[in-house]
Amino acid sequence: MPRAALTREEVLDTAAELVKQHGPDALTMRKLAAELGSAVTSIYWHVGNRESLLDALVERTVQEMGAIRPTGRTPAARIVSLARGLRRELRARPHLIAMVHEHGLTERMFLPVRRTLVREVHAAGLRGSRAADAVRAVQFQIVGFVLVERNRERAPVQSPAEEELWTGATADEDPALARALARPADPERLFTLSVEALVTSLLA
Amino acid sequence: MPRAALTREEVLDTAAELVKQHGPDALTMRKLAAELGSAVTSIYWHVGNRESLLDALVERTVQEMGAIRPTGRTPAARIVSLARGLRRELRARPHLIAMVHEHGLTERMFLPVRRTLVREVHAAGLRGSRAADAVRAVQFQIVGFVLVERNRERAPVQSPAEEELWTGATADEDPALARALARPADPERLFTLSVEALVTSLLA
DNA sequence: ACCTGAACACCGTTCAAGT
DNA sequence: ACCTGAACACCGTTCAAGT
Repeated sequence: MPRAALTREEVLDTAAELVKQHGPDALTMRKLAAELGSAVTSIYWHVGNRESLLDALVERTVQEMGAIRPTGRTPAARIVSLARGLRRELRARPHLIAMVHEHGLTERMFLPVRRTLVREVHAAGLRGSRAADAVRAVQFQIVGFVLVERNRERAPVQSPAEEELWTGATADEDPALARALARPADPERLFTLSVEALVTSLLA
Repeated sequence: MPRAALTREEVLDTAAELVKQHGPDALTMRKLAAELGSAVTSIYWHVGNRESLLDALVERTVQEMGAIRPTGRTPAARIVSLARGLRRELRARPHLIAMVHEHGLTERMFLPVRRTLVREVHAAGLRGSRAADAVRAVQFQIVGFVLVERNRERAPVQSPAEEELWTGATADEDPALARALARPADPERLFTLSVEALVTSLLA
């Protein structure tokens, strides 16, 4: 006996839940069907195939990442606050963001951010190609940082080489540096510091 | 009749070739066996299973990315040249670098670079935690940029939203900016400009 | 020590058949 | 219009058997 009619939304919701909890590899058509209580083949009616199902999930994520508003009084402060807000949102959806990245849509996801950046560098008095460079540099900086940071978190235990590195000449010469690099980085602090440094140069 | 003895190196070389040409998804145990002219199961004798075969390829790539030497007279110039050399090397092995990234070993691959950066920020007169911050900020900047850049290149045709963005108020107010952002970015130029801006701030 | 084919448990997808 | 099970061509891996 057929089950009550499935909807495309129901399929996408359940698929998104599987991806959020266990990553995209855990999304098999058979597991999804089991979760939905339907035959595997019913899914095909609603979403085509596995690839376009993933496409749809990615598209939904891109849409969701729209509305982050900067705060602060100076353009520099507003750019930094935008960057920090963005980083927070991205980090709340790691698997889905990774999928957006793998689908090559990171840039499109950042269109609203770019629009805001244009407004702020303009307010800071930059014009023309100088303004365009600043917008692009900040955008690359933000996206790049989050990608690297995610990678660090997924990394397995660091190899011994990490500590070895600071036992040589550097440690004798500058023990404070050696200690600082031996400690794990504080990503939030490093992120803010990096964006501030870049923005200071670019808006100068 | 059994074929002449396979070696682990031969398996790794052939696997690396398949990955370089068609990406990691094209590396199936059956295709690899066909390429080697052996039975599928012979591969397991030499490399364990598919996962540890991929691990071995990643490890090889990490080792290969060791020796990039900076040039230039000032620390800032040397850091920029290091960054540019690194970017070039990374871009020569896109699939393998993506695999290193996915295995969470990007950071480990960058240990030699970090060592060089320490030397240069030191030469610039930075000490202690200030030096550590500078090293980390530059490293994140370089790695992040290359990851974002790769993503851009893989991206499918941009959605119409890209052009729409610059037809509004901004275009009227600052046509030079609108034109600059409508043109495709020059990544090499943007990269150099970004690293220079960051380094200028950090070493100031 | 190393190579082999058969077999197993998975996977995405297609298809003909239901209602 | 939508759901279904059977079947197909793949996949990684295990195993018992060769030499």
